[in-house]
Amino acid sequence: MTEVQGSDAFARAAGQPVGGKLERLFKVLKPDLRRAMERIWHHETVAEDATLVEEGEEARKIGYVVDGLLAMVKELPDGRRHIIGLLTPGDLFGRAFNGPFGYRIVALTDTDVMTADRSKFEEILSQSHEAERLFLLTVLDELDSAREWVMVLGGAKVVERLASFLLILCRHKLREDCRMPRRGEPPLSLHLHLSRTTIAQYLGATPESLSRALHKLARDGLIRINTPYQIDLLDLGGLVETAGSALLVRDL
Amino acid sequence: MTEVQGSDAFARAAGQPVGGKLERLFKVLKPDLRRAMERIWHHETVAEDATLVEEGEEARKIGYVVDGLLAMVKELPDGRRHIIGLLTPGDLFGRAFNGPFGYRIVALTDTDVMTADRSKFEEILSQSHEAERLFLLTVLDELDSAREWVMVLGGAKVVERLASFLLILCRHKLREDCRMPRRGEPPLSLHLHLSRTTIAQYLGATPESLSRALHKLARDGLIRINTPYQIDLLDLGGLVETAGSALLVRDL
DNA sequence: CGCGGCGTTGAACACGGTCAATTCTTGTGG
DNA sequence: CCACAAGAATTGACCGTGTTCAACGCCGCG
Repeated sequence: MTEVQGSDAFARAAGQPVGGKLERLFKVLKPDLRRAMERIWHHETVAEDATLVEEGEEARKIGYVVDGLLAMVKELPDGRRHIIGLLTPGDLFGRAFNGPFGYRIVALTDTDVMTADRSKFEEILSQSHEAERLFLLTVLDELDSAREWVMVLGGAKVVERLASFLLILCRHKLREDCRMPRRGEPPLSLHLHLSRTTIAQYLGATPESLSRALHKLARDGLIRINTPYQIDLLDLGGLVETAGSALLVRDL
Repeated sequence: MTEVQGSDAFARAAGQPVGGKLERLFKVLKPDLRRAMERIWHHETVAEDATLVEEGEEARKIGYVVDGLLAMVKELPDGRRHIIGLLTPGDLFGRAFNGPFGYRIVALTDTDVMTADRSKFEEILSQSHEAERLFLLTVLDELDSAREWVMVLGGAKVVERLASFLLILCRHKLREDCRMPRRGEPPLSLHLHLSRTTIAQYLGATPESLSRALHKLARDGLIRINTPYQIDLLDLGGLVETAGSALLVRDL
């Protein structure tokens, strides 16, 4: 992991459109605490496939995803691999106030993260009720996402899971773009940064069945597969329908 | 819902071995806040199958399960039903600081709950950083459970899910009993309060395959089915093995 | 005593997993 | 820029697991 220290590194990274949770966390801090908070964050670059945290490890750092994609991974004794959650730009991780990791964290792509010493981070939150409240809210969101995913995985059929997955990605994308897709516009296009195998591990399926599901959606005209990593969503309504509303409604 | 007001009702219910999260929450409050907190809790009795909260509803109350069992349920448009989580004695629910419910909450058995006005509850936590910290910790636990369940559901095979489910129940029971099973003792015996159909909905399977899985475990000598609701766990090691370590370790 | 739920069991079939072969993509070196 | 090799994705055949639909047994209740 390449490491860059200092608050200017932070300023650079935080200047991203990401901003999100971390920046909001800063904003509610009183000036002196805020300075302390800014000082503890370091910028790091993580190469694809690197492991950030090992399973069972006691958390020493808090992390914030600036750009890229991380996964919480659990290895099964029989060698299978399971992705129990994704960490996308704007997400915090690191089990603040909590016990050791029950899973490994690996980088699915080259990733920029900000990290901070965990105990210092906790220390600061302990001095600002308001900041800790904000942190609590992020945990509540994570909880909702996890429950949503329980929903999706419980639902069975791979095509359904896949449809849900695509819609969730789409939801992220829409949120980034800060606008609805204009109609008539070249249909909503997704760029997957993940291999089929990885997606399959996330969906609790094999690459083969994932591929079949993907091409089934294509046959049915719901999506178009331009390249394995470039997919157009042609019919959101249809996707929602095949997802079987496994999604806990919330935003579009 | 039968309702009983007043702090003596609470005292009665809180006298239970449950105590747990709520009592701890009380303990960290300064006397005046603590009195305020005690005053807002009411005892209620909920009949089996009753709905406590409708999906999409804005939360008005915070709840605490004293005795019985609740489930977070999501109905699919095609009529299927999905249980995304259970609430057991000692659990808090009610989306404090959060948006509307994305699921329904129903009573799987007759249940005793304590409830409090949500805004008052939040108000009090807002005045006690320490109490809110405690609340944060409960949310973090919930998050771990949800992730654990993602793990289990992603893992496929119904027998595996079932084994995991039994072990989780067993974990609860051991925690209540506050002791390890003495060896030689009549093997660890579980009383299920749930119908096969309900369990199946939780495991993301049908009653039929659940039944088959159950009897397969029995054939293999891992459990004994005394009555449909009374099951002995004969071989914990074997169960752990067939669960395939889908469980994020933590305690036994 | 008969009805109605629920759990269990059986048979047929669909879906997803496995193994193996084939085609695409992509990155590298000529 | 093209050829080639390695790794991915896809496709096909086959099989195990789970679902579906239907029937049966058990039990509690009217």
